[in-house]
Amino acid sequence: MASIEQEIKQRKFGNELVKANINVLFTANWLNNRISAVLKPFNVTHEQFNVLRILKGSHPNAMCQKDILSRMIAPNSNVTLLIKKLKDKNLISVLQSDRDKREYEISISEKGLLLLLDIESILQSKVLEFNQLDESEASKLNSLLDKLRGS
Amino acid sequence: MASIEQEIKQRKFGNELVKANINVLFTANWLNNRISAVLKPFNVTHEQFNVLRILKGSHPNAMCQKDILSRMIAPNSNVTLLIKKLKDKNLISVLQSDRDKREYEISISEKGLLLLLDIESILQSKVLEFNQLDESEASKLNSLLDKLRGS
DNA sequence: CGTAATTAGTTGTATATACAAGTAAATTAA
DNA sequence: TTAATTTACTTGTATATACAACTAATTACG
Repeated sequence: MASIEQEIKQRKFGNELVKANINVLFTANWLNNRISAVLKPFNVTHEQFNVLRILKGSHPNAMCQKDILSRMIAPNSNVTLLIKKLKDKNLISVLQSDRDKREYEISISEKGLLLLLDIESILQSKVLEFNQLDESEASKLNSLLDKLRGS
Repeated sequence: MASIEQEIKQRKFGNELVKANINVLFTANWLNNRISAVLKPFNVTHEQFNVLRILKGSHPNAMCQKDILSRMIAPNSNVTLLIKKLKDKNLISVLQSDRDKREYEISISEKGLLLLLDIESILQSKVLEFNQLDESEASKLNSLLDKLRGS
């Protein structure tokens, strides 16, 4: 692995800020590829995995689509379709809400919980394998990213 | 803008490392949306914009596909198609190489250079608008991201 | 030299994404 | 109370992405 200049063979960035922006995008893509590779044998996409984790977070309580959307990392996708895919795989259950017939009560299934357990143990070890940051460095990174976004 | 916990309404992450990974993905998506919004009126996607910048970097020298690919931030896409789109918009020129008939000599056109100038001035001001990091913080962020990837 | 292996790029396909327009239920307000 | 507005989700579509299989040119090697 190499510095961002070497990675994308750029000789010189205008300044550290421009470089940091590109570095965030590059690193996210790099991470995404690694995570997707872990997920592939399990036949779930990265965003499907995220939704399963979100649902696990509120389990045994159900969530509706808009609540899921507000917790997603990349809330751009067509959630209706994403939910449909997860339901087709029996990883979640979807029931129309009595209280509000526009809403659906979505919750992770037993099968979904078991799948998450499997994936998370592998992912944990893979992430630790390539992640070279200690706890305080990770903490510093978090505050810098938060600040980049204007927090 | 808010901290990553507030942004995705997560109560508590397992540890700072897991949080940092999610934060990188979230921040990249956030950045991407902002950059794409700037690019939209110009009718180019983020990846098309990146390829134009790469070609500008080597201008007036031409590049072949595999060289472009090695400099891309997200080198997953179908570059043949991407090149075709840029050529259709007359933003680049594509000529078969004499030296190696499998290769193409790709270079940014005058129109492409002018478009980049337009976009980059707007992007520069937008990025400075939301980017809250000073030069030394940006530099620290760069080294942490490089380290996260194992540099 | 001629065949095998490698390299550069293409094509095709299934899936995902972005986003605009639509439907239907619930809420608000005259 | 009913018409207008808002909310929650769906549908449709154009484009993008990931990826496997393919073609053709070049290079390596017996």
